[in-house]
This record gives sequence, C-alpha cells and structure tokens, in this order.
Amino acid sequence: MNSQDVILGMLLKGPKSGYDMKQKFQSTFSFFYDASFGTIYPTLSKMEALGYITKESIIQEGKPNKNIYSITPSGREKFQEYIHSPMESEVYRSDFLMRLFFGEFVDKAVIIGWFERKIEELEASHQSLSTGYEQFIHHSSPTQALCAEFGMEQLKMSFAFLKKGLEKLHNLEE
Amino acid sequence: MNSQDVILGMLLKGPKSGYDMKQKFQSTFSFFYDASFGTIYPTLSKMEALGYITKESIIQEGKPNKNIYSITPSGREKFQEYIHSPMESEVYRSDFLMRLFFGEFVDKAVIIGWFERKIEELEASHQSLSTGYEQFIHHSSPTQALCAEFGMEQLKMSFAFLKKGLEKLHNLEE
DNA sequence: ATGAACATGTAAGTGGTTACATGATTGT
DNA sequence: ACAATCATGTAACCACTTACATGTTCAT
Repeated sequence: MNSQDVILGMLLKGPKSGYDMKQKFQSTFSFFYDASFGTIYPTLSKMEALGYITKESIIQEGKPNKNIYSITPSGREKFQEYIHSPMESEVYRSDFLMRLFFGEFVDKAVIIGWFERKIEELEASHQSLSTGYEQFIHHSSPTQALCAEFGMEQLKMSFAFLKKGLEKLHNLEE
Repeated sequence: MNSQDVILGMLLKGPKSGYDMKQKFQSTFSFFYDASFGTIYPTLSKMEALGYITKESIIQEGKPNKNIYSITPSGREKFQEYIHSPMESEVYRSDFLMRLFFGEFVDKAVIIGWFERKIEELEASHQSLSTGYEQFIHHSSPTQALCAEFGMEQLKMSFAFLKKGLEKLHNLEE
C-alpha cells in the first residue's frame, strides 16, 4: 500500500483535486494513513503519465487552475491489483511508548508531563472525531462504519490506559 | 525519534552488538518500533564516527568478529537531548484498515478472508507475547511494565474488534 | 494587518528497505 | 539435505518530509 493505491481508491467514488485529497487524508484517513502535498502532487503527475488517471484543468480567477483528476479503466485495474495483493503488516511507531520504555532515565515529573500532554491530544482528537461520527456511521458503507468503529475503540482504549497509567505514576513511591 | 535515539537508549543498560539489537527490536520493541540490519549497521558506523559510541571487536572463530558497542558520555548527552525534545506524534499505517475502507469494491468473501488472516496473525503474536509476559512485568521498571500493558490491551482490543466485525460481516444481507 | 483557506508545485534531504554477499555451526 | 542461528556489511533504490515559492480572497 502506498499513496498511489490510496489515491486510486479515493477516485473510485468520483473525480477529485489534489487539495481535496489532502483534506480526505487529514479527516477520514488520518488515523491509519497520511500524505503531504509534497507526496500528493508529484504522485498525481506520475499517475497521469502512467495513464491511471486523467486531468481536467478548471480555470479559476485569482487562484491557480484547479486540476480535477478522474480514474481511467487502467487505473481501476491497477487498484484491483492492489486490493487483491498480499496484505502488508501494520506499521505502528510511537515516540510516546519509546520514551515510556526509557522512563527510568528521566525525572518522574517529565513522564507525568508526557502523559498529561497525550491526554490533552487525545481529548482534542476525540472532540473532532465524535462530531459527525454518528452521521458518518449511518451514511457510509458497512465496512467504512467498521473502520470508524475501530478508530473510536482505539481512542477509548488509549484514553483509559493513559488515565490509569497517570494514576499509577502518581502513586509511585509515596 | 529515529534509530540512533533508540540505539543510544538500548546501550544505557550495557554494551551490545548490532545483532543483539536486532533481536531487541524484534522482541521487546516490535509493537512500537522496528529496524532492519540495513539500518542498524550503517547507523552504528556513523554513530561511532560521531563519537556517541565506541566499538570493541571480539575475535571469533568460524564467525565474523563480533562488534560490541558501548555508549560514551557524549552519547549519553545526545540521548538526554532526544528524550527532552518535543514529543513526536504517533505513526499508524494500516493496510488492513485501508482495504476495509474500500471494502465495497471487493467481494464479501475477500473481506472475510482478510479478517480471518488478521485473527490468525493476532493469535500468533498473542501466543508469543503472553509467554514470558508475567515475568517481564515483574522484572522490569514500572514504565516498561506500563509499555507492555499497553501492548497487551491493544492486542485484546484488536482481537475483540476483529471477532465482532467478522460476525457482523457474516450477518450482512442474510 | 494578520492569518486562514484556497491551490499547485519543486528541490533538497532523510531515513529507511530489500537483496545480495560471505560463511561456519547446529539441529531436524 | 536443508533450514535456522550466528554475524556483519554494502549497493541500489524508494517513499516520503520539509521548506520554499507564488498569489488571491475572506474573515477578524
């Protein structure tokens, strides 16, 4: 799975611009994928050259032309190739857990600070996710709903862990 | 956080070879970090050149010399610099969730196959993790125990989700 | 006047992966 | 006979990030 595959998948539901895609990456896909403009635009050019997508430029005043991309039959084929290829394993890289692992080499107060900031972070993403969550669940495909449910459960689990962990830390050597 | 920082952290507990480190990466760190030999060995050479670590070659017969690395005061400083720098956000990239998101474009049987394989995968990693889990919890620092507990809870949550999701899929349009 | 949203793109750099090369020893 | 474990290292490649460049409109 790379950005090409994801872009192909997005375009199955209709034409989109690079800017539109970035927004999808930051909202819907945010908790299991991400891509920057520095990836999106060059990938789009490459995919057009390969014939997986076609570009339609929409002239705009005051803004750069908007490039709307559509998937071609060859692109659909490419997507089916991806989706039926062997599944890749998950990648999870956590600076928080790494620091926690090395926690014995820093002051307790520093660790508590990490927990507090993580809790704030999760509270913020919970806020932005729960807004529109119910609607999303009901207006999306069954598998997309499943995806969202996983995200929610992950969030809840992490939250519970952090709260419990913070308490344990406070209770240490008192 | 990059491989350098993690290697520095590992060496705080005592000297290690590149091969030793790879094993740590695959066991202890596996669920929140990983690095291949192609990363480890060049990184080690670079770190030696920078003065963060020192090498001691142990001559062996029939095998290549074993290079045991130790951390220097400059390396300890570098580690403290990392551990007190702003925390990086988590990276989670899931091919499984991405495919699930695009589930409407494949046969239901294919999706069920993905779930079944994921369940098998998690069962295998649960087996290998739970062996020695209790000992690890009791023989490690409080923060390392917390790390392991997080891994376990994540595993349990994922497992429950997959089981429930598989049932939901079977019950679809019957 | 300041920043966010809209909109695309490039260049330099980073941080990795995969595959290959070497080769003895031990277990099945 | 075959695979796994021990043990290190390199070369080619890849995907991606960050920072920069450009420029308007709208809201505060």
